[in-house]
Amino acid sequence: MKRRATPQMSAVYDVLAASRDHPTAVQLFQRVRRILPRVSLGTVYRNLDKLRDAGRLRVVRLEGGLAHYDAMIEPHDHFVCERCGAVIDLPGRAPALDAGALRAAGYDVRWHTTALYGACAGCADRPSGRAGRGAPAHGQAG
Amino acid sequence: MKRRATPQMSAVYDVLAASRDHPTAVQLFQRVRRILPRVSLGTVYRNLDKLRDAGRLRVVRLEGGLAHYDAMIEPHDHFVCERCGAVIDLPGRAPALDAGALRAAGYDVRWHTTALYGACAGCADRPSGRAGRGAPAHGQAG
DNA sequence: TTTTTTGCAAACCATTTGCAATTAG
DNA sequence: CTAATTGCAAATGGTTTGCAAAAAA
Repeated sequence: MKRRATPQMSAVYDVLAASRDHPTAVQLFQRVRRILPRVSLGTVYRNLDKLRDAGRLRVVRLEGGLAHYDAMIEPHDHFVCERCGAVIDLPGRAPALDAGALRAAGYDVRWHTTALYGACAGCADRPSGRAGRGAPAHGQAG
Repeated sequence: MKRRATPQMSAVYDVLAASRDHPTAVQLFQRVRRILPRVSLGTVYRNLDKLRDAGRLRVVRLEGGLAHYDAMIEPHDHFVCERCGAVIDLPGRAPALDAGALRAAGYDVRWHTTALYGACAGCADRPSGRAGRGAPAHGQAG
């Protein structure tokens, strides 16, 4: 099963790499269509899977359940604004404190994910009502 | 909109509270049916939503996208075994290191989630092949 | 009686998949 | 050529919702 380079795959990757907002598959599909008007959503999904398998992108699961895609593959955490829905890459990364204890207990810890939730700087400023376009938000004790 | 106590809601909560494995809604539905054979999946989902809104349970989103439910509401992290699919509550919790810097930058950080992935003690022992029943697993650079 | 909740079934929506037609190698 | 990939459409699978009947308050 040899892998082929196709314009669809390049477009999916290029569009994602140019995106700063961690788009969902459907959002990516809409953007890729501006370049390749005939791509199908299925092709976008298939290429996202291949790019993931090839380690060229990360799939990020956030509250809400939709898969978001991120071309930044170096380990890093995310901040999600519960008012405007923005997903922001954080520079550093939180170490998983329990990893040491778990390893001592025989666990094989391979990787971990951390996501912070709240209001981004722009939204935190504004009064309190709903901000611009974005995702709704249930609070939750993390 | 006053909230009513119903046997369905109690059953959903009791079954969840007695579960150590962070069941999905469908798994919970199957277990609740052993007590109330006529409950519907819709009722289970509606009661899970109400219990979440009432702060009596947490919804945990893990790789794979399914919603898992947890009656342990105190903040804590999770370990997910990529071989057998087990989801384990961790005693402590990793602090989100970036929270301080973000607050200084005007962000309002409300909560965060951390999940560790790898092989649990039981599975890490075994050779390498697939373990018991469980979820498959894509590796990913956290 | 009044209002919420249930059970059922249909609707939704993100994601996956089957297949014949294309296309890269 | 010929095997991988595409576009399209249909199928999945988890979750949500409309509605009339049932049941708390």
